[in-house]
Amino acid sequence: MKDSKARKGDSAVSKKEVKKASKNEEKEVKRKKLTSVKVQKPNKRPNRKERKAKKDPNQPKRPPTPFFVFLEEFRKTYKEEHPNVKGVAAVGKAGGDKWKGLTDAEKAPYIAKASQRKIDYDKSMAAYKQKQDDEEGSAEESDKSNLEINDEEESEDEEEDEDD
DNA sequence: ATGGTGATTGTTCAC
DNA sequence: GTGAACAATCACCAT
Repeated sequence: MKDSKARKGDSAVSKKEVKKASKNEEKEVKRKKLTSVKVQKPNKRPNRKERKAKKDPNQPKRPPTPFFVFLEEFRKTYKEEHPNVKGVAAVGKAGGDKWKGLTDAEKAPYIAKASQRKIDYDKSMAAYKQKQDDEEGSAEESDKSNLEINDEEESEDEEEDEDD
């Protein structure tokens, strides 16, 4: 049923909220366990829309979670078995279901990769922040051509040899 | 034409 | 410490 997306024009973002509302029921259970203390939220992170508004090409996106790493591979397989299935939701649900079926050992490789991804993210983030600082520091500096940050410093010594 | 949404879970950030 | 948003993906619909 695609009717669900009948009217998104109402308010784009609200759609997500509705979605989360559904999950809220499920999460509510575990949420209750965690908190008792309601954290005052002075101001949460800027709206994601606002983020896009900035559209900082330099800002590194968050590294994929192990689940996402697994999902990327799972998507390919899923699409091969279900080429007719169009829609991310189907793969998402299927992937999530299977993911829960995996054991830590099976998830291990995905987690390992995700961890490494985070390392790379840290580097990108450091460079990103540095650049941000640099721009501010040399804001008055017209000749920025002076120094360019090398976005590419690839260390090709990435070899994973897992020998149990 | 463009972008926003839908679904999954994990990670990350900020207060 | 906890809450909340965001990370990819792909086709489709509304503005």
